[in-house]
Amino acid sequence: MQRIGELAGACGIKPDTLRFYEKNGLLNPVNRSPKGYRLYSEEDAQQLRFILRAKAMGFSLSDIRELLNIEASRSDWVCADVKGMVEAKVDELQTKIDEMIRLRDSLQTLADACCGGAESAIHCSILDTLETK
Amino acid sequence: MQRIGELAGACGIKPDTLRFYEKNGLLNPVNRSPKGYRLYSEEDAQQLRFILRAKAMGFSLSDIRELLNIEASRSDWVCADVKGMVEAKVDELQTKIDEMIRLRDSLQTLADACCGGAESAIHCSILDTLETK
DNA sequence: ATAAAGCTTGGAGTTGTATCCAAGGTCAAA
DNA sequence: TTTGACCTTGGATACAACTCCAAGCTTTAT
Repeated sequence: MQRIGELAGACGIKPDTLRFYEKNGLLNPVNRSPKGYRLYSEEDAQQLRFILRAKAMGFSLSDIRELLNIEASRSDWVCADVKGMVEAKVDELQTKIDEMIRLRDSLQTLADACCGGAESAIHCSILDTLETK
Repeated sequence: MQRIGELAGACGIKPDTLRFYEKNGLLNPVNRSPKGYRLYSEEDAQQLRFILRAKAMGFSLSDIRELLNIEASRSDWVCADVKGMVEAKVDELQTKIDEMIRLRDSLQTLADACCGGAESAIHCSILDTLETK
């Protein structure tokens, strides 16, 4: 059993974050010491690592809550459920990526058209473009 | 001179947004009617369009404040200043894009490894991966 | 003349993901 | 034994960019 600071330190997060996850139903440490200190079991630590891995993959905390639900009773679900979630997230990411590429390209075009020199910005093509498209 | 609702409507935003921009120093309508209604001149409308265009290009409101400062006294700046801002934003976007592509690819790999069928998720490779990497 | 639509202000609420703070209890080391 | 590190709780704060609300005034349409 580890105390909150130990587990947090071991996982590179802060105790506050762990309490935050608890408040939001992501990770409920099973035990408390006689004086009320949270005590995390190896299973709790395992679950935290699950959360952090999912987060690193781009899942939101509410996605993760859902994944944990599935994980908690795998037999109630089928592979298609899980794969569906992952693919939905891929699509979501793809949409954002496309949008950001669009923005990046617009900006790059803008930058390319600008001399970028020490000339006064009075005739700056970037500002002109923003002013009147 | 247009009233707030007219200008907002014409630009596809809400009056509240215009007041928000004003409170945040992005757009101060020059005039008020005798009864205190905001009145926007064509220049104000022009500036709003500048703001909205910059926003559509991915600039944050604080970026836009900076661009407006430059725009307001172009002669105090050189092209390099402006181009620098745009290129910094391109880099910022690129960093985010790279990160999101990394996430997308990880998730795609995860999805590809899953049968995605009607089988119980008991042996789901996605959950297994998140559980123990 | 009256009702609906529009305007004003100050301030609160939203979303997501934490992070920080204060007041107080506990524990280990020097 | 005292100091300092750690723990508890509830609640405040942060960020971005709005969005909404209430109470009250003005303008417009019928």
